[in-house]
Amino acid sequence: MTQVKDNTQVREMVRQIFTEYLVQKKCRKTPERFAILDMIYSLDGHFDIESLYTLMEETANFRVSRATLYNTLILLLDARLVVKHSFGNSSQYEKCYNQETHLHMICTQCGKVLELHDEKLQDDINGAKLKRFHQSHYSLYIYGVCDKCYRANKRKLINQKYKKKK
Amino acid sequence: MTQVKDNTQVREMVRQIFTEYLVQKKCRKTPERFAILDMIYSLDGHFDIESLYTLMEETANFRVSRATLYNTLILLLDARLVVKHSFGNSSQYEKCYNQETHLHMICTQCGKVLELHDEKLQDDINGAKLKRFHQSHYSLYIYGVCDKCYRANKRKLINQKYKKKK
DNA sequence: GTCAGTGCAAACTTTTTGCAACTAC
DNA sequence: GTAGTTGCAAAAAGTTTGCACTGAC
Repeated sequence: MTQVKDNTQVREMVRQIFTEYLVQKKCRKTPERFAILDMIYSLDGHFDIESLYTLMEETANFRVSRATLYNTLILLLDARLVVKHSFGNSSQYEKCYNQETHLHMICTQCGKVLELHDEKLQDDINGAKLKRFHQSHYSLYIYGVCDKCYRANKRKLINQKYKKKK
Repeated sequence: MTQVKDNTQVREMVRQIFTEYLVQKKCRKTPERFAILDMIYSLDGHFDIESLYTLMEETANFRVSRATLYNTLILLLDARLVVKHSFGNSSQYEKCYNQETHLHMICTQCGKVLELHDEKLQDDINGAKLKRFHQSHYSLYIYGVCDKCYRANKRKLINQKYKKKK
């Protein structure tokens, strides 16, 4: 069982990776960039620009413009510290250092995103033979209905029948 | 080897499915809806609203508004005749009746989407044990660099070295 | 005849861009 | 000091919505 590292350690680690990345790309190590990275790595699941914007201001007490968020995310994506998903309307992002959660279950009714942990499946995907392609990472989205909605649907159906009988 | 059915047959089939769907949902069977369905099923890969809009006008000679395209796609998604992806900026759609191509390779450099055919991998994903979730369909996106970009990068690197030497 | 569906344009949302001010180096 | 970054606001791109008109039933 792979135990998740202490979060402080992970944050320290990714800060270092990002620093190296910025040096290598000859970009400046601005406080904004590190504050954003830190915020992202203190979050647990997915987030979009808008919620990151609000969180930065309210939780981290660090005001950044949306433009800077977009700019920084481009760097973080390129540095492989964040992955981007595009489920609903707005793009969703997610930290990805030391994370193996690339398997998602998405409820088509309530939009909830659940994470799936399945080592075998991960190995199967990583082991796929790709022709003329140089794999870096992947995302699997399994669509369907979550248990909660499934049960709600059942109830609804029963109620409808009941109504008709009346 | 599963041979793809004659396209005319498939188009006939999906038209029928869509008709049944519309009847069941008490929606009208407008010419626009069927023209759009037909166009989509005569296409080969992915498409976005804008290219569908142009194609409808230029190829099918059938003028529809963007609003109708969006409306119809909502129905087609619900009828399970089309799936929606969200790679780049705009949403991409794809026919999905009788198709097993839910495995995509996306080049992070040129944005090209390649389809992957791997029956074993498909079985692995379909066979995944999901807790508290009722699977309907899935999409796998493998990110990386396509052969063309890979080779272009190599060339670029060599050229840079050459320049420095000068 | 009626009302769902359509086209159009305006509104809205998300993302990108241009530019002046700022600051990491 | 200077060039890369930032914030702001305007623009662009993609999608949704309101409304009058049309046509499927």
